Amino acid sequence: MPAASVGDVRSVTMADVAREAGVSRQLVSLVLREVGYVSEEKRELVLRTAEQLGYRRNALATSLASRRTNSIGLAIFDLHNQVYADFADGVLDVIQPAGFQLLLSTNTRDQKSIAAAVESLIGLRADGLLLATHIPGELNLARLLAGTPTVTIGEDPDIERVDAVHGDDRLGAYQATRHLLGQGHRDIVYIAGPPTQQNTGRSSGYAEAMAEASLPTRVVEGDATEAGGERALLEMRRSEALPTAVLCYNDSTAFGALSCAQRERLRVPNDLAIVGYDNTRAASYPGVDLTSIDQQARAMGAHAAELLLERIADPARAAEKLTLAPQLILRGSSSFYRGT
Amino acid sequence: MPAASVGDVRSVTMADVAREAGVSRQLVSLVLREVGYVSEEKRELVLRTAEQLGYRRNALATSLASRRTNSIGLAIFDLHNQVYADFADGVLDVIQPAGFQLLLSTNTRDQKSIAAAVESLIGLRADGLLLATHIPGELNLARLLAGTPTVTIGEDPDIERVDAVHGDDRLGAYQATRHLLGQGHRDIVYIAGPPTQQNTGRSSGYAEAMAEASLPTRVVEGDATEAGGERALLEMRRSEALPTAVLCYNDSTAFGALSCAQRERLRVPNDLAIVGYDNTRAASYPGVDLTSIDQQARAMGAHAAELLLERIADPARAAEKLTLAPQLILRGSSSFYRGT
DNA sequence: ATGAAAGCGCTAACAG
DNA sequence: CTGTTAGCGCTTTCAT
Repeated sequence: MPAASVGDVRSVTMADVAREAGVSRQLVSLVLREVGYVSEEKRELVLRTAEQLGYRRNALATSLASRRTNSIGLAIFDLHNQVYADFADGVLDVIQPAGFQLLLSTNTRDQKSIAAAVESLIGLRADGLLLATHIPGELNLARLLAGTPTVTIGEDPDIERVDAVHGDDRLGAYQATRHLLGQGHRDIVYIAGPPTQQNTGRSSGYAEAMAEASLPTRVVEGDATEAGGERALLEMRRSEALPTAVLCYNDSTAFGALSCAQRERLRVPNDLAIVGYDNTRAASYPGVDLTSIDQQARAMGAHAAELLLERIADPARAAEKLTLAPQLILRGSSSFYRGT
Repeated sequence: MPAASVGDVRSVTMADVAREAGVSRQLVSLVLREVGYVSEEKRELVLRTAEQLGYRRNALATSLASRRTNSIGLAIFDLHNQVYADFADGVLDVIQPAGFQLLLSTNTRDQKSIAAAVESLIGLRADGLLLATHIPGELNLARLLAGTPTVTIGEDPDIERVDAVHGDDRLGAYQATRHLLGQGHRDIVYIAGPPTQQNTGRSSGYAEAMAEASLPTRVVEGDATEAGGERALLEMRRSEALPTAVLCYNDSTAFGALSCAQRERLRVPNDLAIVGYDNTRAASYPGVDLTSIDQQARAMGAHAAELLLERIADPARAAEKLTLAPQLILRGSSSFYRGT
């Protein structure tokens, strides 16, 4: 009778392969792990019968026994936000060649689910964590991590042994504001985002540039969404307090502002100049043509991944902080001299 | 001497908690799993000392022992594509309340990495798989899955016991083409995508509508990217073979076509009408204003997740196929009667 | 409620 | 190259 193939097909085990091939279980392990010397003959025999039996190595058991998962966990806030996808791309660029797998965990902005995401990633015993999400101060991240090698992206929680990679938000917003000032604007509003470090940085860069020009600042609330940008602009319009230019916390906010401007028949940039932040794909679409600040998200992801691999190798070393320079991308939404 | 807290902080185990709390290891397990009756007193004691010791349940060991991971794997093609993010959202809507965790795996379009993604998800022993990616015919998916409960999204590989959720691509493209015909267009080109089932469906819907109107079809190649859309349009322009309208495989392609049209000083929709597919966020941006077909990606993800949960519960049942109706969203890029 | 015993599928260390 | 002995951290079953 041939070996019956009924039942749970997934439970083919190393022992099964060994038995079928007539070799020791260890030999199978050696072959599959590609370590040590195994005669070509046996190698092929093992590989062939494994293939034949439909054997798949149980990563759970492997990791449990070897105490390493070769995976790194990435906590991301919102899959829809291009910036996070860019982070992820950069991370993959680095970790895949190094033989690590990515465990992606999405979480919403509230504190509980961030904690849940981290818990889950640690529960999976990821070798290291990448946090590309806002970290509320009340979270006690240090305690949550309990020593897991971690690198943050975009924010710096300033915890011992936690590296951080971020853009220079202050500088980015400063440059953008200077650009608007250079275009002759005096009345410039900053449509803020949620109270994150990034918002703080961008806000202060804006304030600094305005102060240098001896101009008063004006900040209105937003929430990093299109709806928020629309609402913010509409309110100013209603209260007849429209500025001549707005600097937005991010591109989404700017897209909302653009929508509102169009609906209100405001000409951009003539009646209102608009600048975003992130330089997402859509910023360059014809008809959108949004001036924005590129914070090199992909590079940030890659650098963060590199730092993490180093930290995994040497968990005790001092925390490293990396800041990437932002780049102002000029487009039609803020400039009277439109390029093609 | 207090228990030293040096060394690998993560290796607090159930046995440690039990010892510290002065109870049995099984009791700890019971409390943590929230099953059976445990006196409130002991419950709290266990929970407290676990918290104190910074204990985290090892998901690997748990899964290995219990033979279920409570996780479902989602293979996605491209994080940057909004449609996939929508799928993921829908999936999360369903599986999170059900107590399942999402394992996200990104892969590129080539056959090898799709196989790798599936292998990896199976290796992690995901309880079920969701495949939101093109499945090449040569892949022998059935063999690869080896019985793992699976639902595909967007394509139907037609494998026994594999459920599929997809949009009615033929109908979507048919409606879009009819719309263009209704606008008076006779010369309509379809800018195709890669050879996927979705492309086949959209292509035939287009052909059907054209045939009904006794008009010849014209299909040019694209690759589902902006660059592809740009290239396709530019080539027609160069060879003086511009149609009056183009139907694009997806929104990305359409955005590329829009860029090209603008650069070539073509007025949209007067000189050229453009229709996309997917109804992504950016389609509704002011200045883009792209007519597109909404395929209800989020709902597709949710339905797929529901089917998967059912299949996990009953792996033997017959495959179910679900088709969601597409919806044409009219915007300025295709219509002379522009709204708002 | 607890304890004992067995086992999930694998790696690791070492003697042969 | 093979076999043995351990053990990873947890669940499960059964008896107490």
